[in-house]
Amino acid sequence: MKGSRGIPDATVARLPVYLRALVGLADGGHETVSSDSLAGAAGVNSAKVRKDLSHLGSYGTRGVGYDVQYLVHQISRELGLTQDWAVVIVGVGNLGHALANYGGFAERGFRIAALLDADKRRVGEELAGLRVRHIDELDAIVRESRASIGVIATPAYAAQEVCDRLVQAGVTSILNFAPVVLAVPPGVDLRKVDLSIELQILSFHEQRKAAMSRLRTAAPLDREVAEA
Amino acid sequence: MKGSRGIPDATVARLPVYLRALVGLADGGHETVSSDSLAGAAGVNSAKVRKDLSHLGSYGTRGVGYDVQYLVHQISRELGLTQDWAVVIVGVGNLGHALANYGGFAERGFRIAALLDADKRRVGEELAGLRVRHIDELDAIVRESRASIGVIATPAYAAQEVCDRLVQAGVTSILNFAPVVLAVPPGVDLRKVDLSIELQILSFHEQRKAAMSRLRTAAPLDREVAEA
DNA sequence: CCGAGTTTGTGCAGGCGTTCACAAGGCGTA
DNA sequence: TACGCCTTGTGAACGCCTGCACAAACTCGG
Repeated sequence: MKGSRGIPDATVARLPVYLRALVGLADGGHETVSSDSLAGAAGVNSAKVRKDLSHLGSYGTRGVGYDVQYLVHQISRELGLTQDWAVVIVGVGNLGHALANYGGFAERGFRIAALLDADKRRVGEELAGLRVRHIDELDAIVRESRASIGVIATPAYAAQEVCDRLVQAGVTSILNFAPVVLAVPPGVDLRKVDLSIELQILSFHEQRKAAMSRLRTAAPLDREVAEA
Repeated sequence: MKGSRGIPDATVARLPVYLRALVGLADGGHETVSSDSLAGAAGVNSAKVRKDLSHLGSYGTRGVGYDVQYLVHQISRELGLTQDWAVVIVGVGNLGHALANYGGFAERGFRIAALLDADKRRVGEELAGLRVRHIDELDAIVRESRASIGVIATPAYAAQEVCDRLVQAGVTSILNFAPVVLAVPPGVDLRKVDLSIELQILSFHEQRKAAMSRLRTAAPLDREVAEA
């Protein structure tokens, strides 16, 4: 589960957040940044920032802080953002449209190689400067574009088959938006984004808060009854 | 960080996955399910399932398994899905459209109370059976609908202000899709979904795999050179 | 050059989560 | 009732992550 030089997963997950904050600082003309202020911008504490960055090597200067530009470079390199990644998006429904038009892709070296759909009525549609192609062209597209990342934005029932075909075509990293648990062979990385699950987690905490405030308002009432 | 009866966060995050699997099993006519087969459907191991479910109480029967219907009921209750939650969605761009049309919302008791946008050209637009309203109506809408969950689907630059206004209006749980770190006061739950971060994490692992396969193909070459 | 102030890098302890392994308990059959 | 089989529930060990606290190291002003 560890990275190439043993970078913990938890750190890898935070590096993009630091990177975004650092790019903002660089645009703002900052030359250096302390772990404390970077922590503020990233919403974590400074000890975590220092420990995370220490995994990349010792790029800071005691008494001064970190060189913003240099840190941007190092984190980008570590995350593999200095090279372009070709991404294929399968499923051009509402979510597929949103993803295709999302500017954050190209911004960090992710190039959309193709938009695919199984519905022939959608094939040929123009979207984000690309023509939607049929899922049967997947093999050829992945081979030509050397795409190694696939995004699944299909309905749940189609996701596992699409996943299998992506793997078959040679994709080794998959980002799944469909609300199903997918199975992939060893060596293929799979991450999922599930709106429904996020809402249910919020619901849990919301209920907990509601129960607590009910307790707080009910408790004095109980006491009054007890005193009566 | 613990739940009402001390349910660990990691368990809460898995309960929706179990729930989805259980609903599928119930539809398939299964009366009971073992921790092992539920684990298979949820993509985890059986020890985790048993420990997670044990936090809800002892609803299983040794030698038999868990009653599917009963477990669905208990998990739903624990997650607060037995009541309706009103949700306001701010930002009706590409992502807002996708969210508004996403069926997974209503499916689990999440009712979209309103769609809001700051752009007056978008106000009045009909979307998923709702009329888009202006962000200035937020206070009134939250008060009327008793919405406690807000979804931010705006551009990054607008997200913090929208967040503040949501909190001000009385929303206590926020799901953020904008690629920024938001600050919320204590007592407000905040979760984020960030496509760009997910891709960068995949990129990291992809690079690691690429580096390893380069090593494997390069190593014999080095040996040849060394032997020459 | 020296001392005060600042900030990094890290050893260490504590907490949370995962997994193993097995005792406890329930069911079916004879 | 007794026995064998199956599955849950959980104690305990391990590992990862977090956060504290402080020594090390650098800058700046005099």
